[in-house]
Amino acid sequence: MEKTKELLKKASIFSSLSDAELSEIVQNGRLKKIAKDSIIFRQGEEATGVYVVVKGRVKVYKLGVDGRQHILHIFGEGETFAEAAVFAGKTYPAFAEAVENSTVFYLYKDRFLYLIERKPSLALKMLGSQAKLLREFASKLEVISLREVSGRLAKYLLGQIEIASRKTKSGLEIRLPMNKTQLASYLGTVSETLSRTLKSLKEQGIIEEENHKIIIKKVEALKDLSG
Amino acid sequence: MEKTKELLKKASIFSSLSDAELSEIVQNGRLKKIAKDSIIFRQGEEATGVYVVVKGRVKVYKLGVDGRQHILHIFGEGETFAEAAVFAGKTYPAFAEAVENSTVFYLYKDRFLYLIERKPSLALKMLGSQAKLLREFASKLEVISLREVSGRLAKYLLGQIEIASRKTKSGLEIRLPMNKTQLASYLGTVSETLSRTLKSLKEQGIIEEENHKIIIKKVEALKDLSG
DNA sequence: CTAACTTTTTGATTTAAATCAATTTAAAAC
DNA sequence: GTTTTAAATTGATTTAAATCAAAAAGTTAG
Repeated sequence: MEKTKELLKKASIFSSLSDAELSEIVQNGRLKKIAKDSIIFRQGEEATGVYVVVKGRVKVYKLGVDGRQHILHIFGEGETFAEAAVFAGKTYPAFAEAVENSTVFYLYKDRFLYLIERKPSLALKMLGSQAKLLREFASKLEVISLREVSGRLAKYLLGQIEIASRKTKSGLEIRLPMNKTQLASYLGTVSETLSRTLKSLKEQGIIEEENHKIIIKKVEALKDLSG
Repeated sequence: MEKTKELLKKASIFSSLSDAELSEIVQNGRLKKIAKDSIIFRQGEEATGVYVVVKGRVKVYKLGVDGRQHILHIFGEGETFAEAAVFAGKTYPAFAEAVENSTVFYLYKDRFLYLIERKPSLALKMLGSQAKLLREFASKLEVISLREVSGRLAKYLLGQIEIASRKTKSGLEIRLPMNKTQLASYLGTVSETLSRTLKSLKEQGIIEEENHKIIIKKVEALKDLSG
């Protein structure tokens, strides 16, 4: 219980809650450990509650008829997911799967709605995080509507620079949050094409690759490609 | 004043408000008439408030470097837009432009936030509408990540059947909410290709076209195309 | 350490769609 | 009703990327 509270307090959505309120939340949901690659919920299942990522990362995706995954978003620690399902629909509109061994907190729908009604700051936080997600979707739409894969990749990398890059002496370093097959799918292409596109960028000296990191050498060149 | 209140009451987000609350809102914003094709705000401008469409339709889009528009959404009467900007950022992340002669209600940011904090039902309504938008974005992502234009078009039409179709003796009738150049852009293609794709569907007897309406003759065939 | 499996890369070919160019049709302005 | 402007269609060509096939590199398991 106390441990759970500690974990939840780290989640941005709950950060403004008092100790008593946190206790209330803990009592109305439960912690679930999810093994890597396990499915948390399936598209079409009844949406019975919302989730908060306490540890690890969770991938939310839709499944195409050909079996391909369209990754909508990868949620990290402290982020909430599936609220939209609880508000807008009766069923989850996508799949959720743990990318790595993860822990999530599951909060029952009714209880969640009740809390939001009573705690305006929670609602505001939530509106803020949904707005953020909306922006990300919009930016992903932008990425994907570029016709050339090199442009999409460039735009993606530029986006990653904002979110998660490290400056080193050799350049801006990005650790890809997914493997290349997944990234290809995210960019609306296939792994073969992504592989060739990366190769071409490397040959032009725009990027370098090392371990699972990409080092940006020429940010300007990426900007040119992305527009 | 009274007239404005009448108009606002129709907007789903305000429908649960009392007369006094509506008055408060009316006092804290103002009605703006927007001529067709006029720009309401520009990408990068400071986000000073939210908008509610009272009459007409408003297109929200991003501008590519090549001048092409990526339409994110077209908002109709009663819908709110730009809340995300107010929550998540300092500036509007896109352009807003009236598709037809429209009237919008503009609500100042601070006032809007204050109202939400005080009125939980407003927050819930808003969360619901954001969730809906999120779903639409997700579905648009699905549409656009199909590789073939025929598939994207099919998926789009199937989606429109859900939202806005009329059954007639000749089939399911859809009135396109935008012109074909815009639709092409929405589907991530160009007007020439859309034109050819529509022609091909017509030749296969899957759809017919009349005025600005599309009549679906074979729903099953569309489903095949979309997956 | 070797085997089995998965992911990534490279090559050759095919294909859908973008582009370029021009015409037809429709809508708006005069 | 005629002119002007914009939208939609059609044709010919080019191009980027998907597909098919196989090898190489990297991971995991026994």
